Amino acid sequence: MSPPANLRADARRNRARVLEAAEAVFAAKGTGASTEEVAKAAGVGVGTVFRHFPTKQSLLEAVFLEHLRAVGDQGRALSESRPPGEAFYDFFTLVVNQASTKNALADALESTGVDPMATASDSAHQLGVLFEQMLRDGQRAGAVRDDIGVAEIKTLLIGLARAAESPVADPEAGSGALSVVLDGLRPHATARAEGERPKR
Amino acid sequence: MSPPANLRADARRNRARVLEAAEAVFAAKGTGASTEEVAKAAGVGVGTVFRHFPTKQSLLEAVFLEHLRAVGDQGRALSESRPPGEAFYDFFTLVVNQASTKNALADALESTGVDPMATASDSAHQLGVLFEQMLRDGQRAGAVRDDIGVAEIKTLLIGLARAAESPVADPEAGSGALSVVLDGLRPHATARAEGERPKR
DNA sequence: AACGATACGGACTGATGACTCCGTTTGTCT
DNA sequence: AGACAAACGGAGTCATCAGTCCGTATCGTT
Repeated sequence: MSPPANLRADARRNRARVLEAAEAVFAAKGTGASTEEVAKAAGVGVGTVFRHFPTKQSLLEAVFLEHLRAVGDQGRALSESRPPGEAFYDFFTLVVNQASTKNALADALESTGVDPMATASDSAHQLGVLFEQMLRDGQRAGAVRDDIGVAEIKTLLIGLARAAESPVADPEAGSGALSVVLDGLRPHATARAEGERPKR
Repeated sequence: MSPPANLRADARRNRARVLEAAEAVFAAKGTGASTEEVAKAAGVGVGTVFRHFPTKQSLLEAVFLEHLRAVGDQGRALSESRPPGEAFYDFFTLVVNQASTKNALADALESTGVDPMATASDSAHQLGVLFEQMLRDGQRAGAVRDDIGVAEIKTLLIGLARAAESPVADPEAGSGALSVVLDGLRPHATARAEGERPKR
């Protein structure tokens, strides 16, 4: 999408370098890292970075999209190679384990007043659809409880991903937390049926 | 702790105002909000803000501590007034619903290279202890599964809180996600017992 | 090889925001 | 009331960072 065609060889090379460097730098130092740092890491001048991504925001977006695309690919692969229940749970796990960076990016975008999901509509939407499908399949196969939808799944994913990236949380606890959630997603855990559900 | 005694009346008043304003402003506009905005909201000059909190960081810390204190108080109240299981689940719910701001603060602190929990050691530790106690009581009462500890609880809390604050997540989905987690915490959900636990 | 077009680097600009400084005000004590 | 210390306000300083500009280097084409 963004990568405009007909670029000169060096331009294309530099664009790729910048993207890669940006991903690394943002992952390491947070999205607050300066454009100059990215430029240095990519071995180019700031001018070049801004030519390819006229705004810091657009750079963040590009990195974000890249992530979404990669995650989507992995999901599709999973759903083709495994039975529905497993595919769903594995994908869920995988997304959690990878998503920390993505969340930071989404935050950064959002704080500049852009809706990251709107910006990323194509990939994000595709990802949503993919999730919906895997969820439905999992539910039809009786591996996932029926009373939840994609929205809840997304919320849980975001939450776990954020928790994982949080310096406050014990990294050891991540897998325990994940398994609590996975258990909560299984159908027989319908304990919450009658009235005693916490008020909220 | 921070509030040094022997302050002149106006000083004490202003300090309180600033703290209150800071809480509001940071909650509304994020921790990136400028000190000047806080000052304006408090109806004082920047100088005053900086006199009381010599650093933006220290202001963030103060607000953070305030939150921890408040949450702790509520938890203690709950654990005195209700049976262990309910107290635990209600406290959990309550913390999730309140914690969004706190997480943003923790992030902000952490990004300036401070360990928020170390900074807040006293209150944070107390809160940890409180949680541990409520969890143990809940487990002893058979209301919470045995194979998890405070670390996992904390991780889940952070996650849900962050998910709640995320603009990407559907706000409607928050309670659904919460109930998934609560179900996952209940003892009979021990489906994960044998080998099939997701690889991590 | 030589020439136009495309892309590059990085000094420069403008804006923003944390923090300082000091002349003025306000509280407190006698 | 008078006087002194304790606070106050907010203009000013300094650093940082996004984004521009243009002389220079590189690409691709004939």
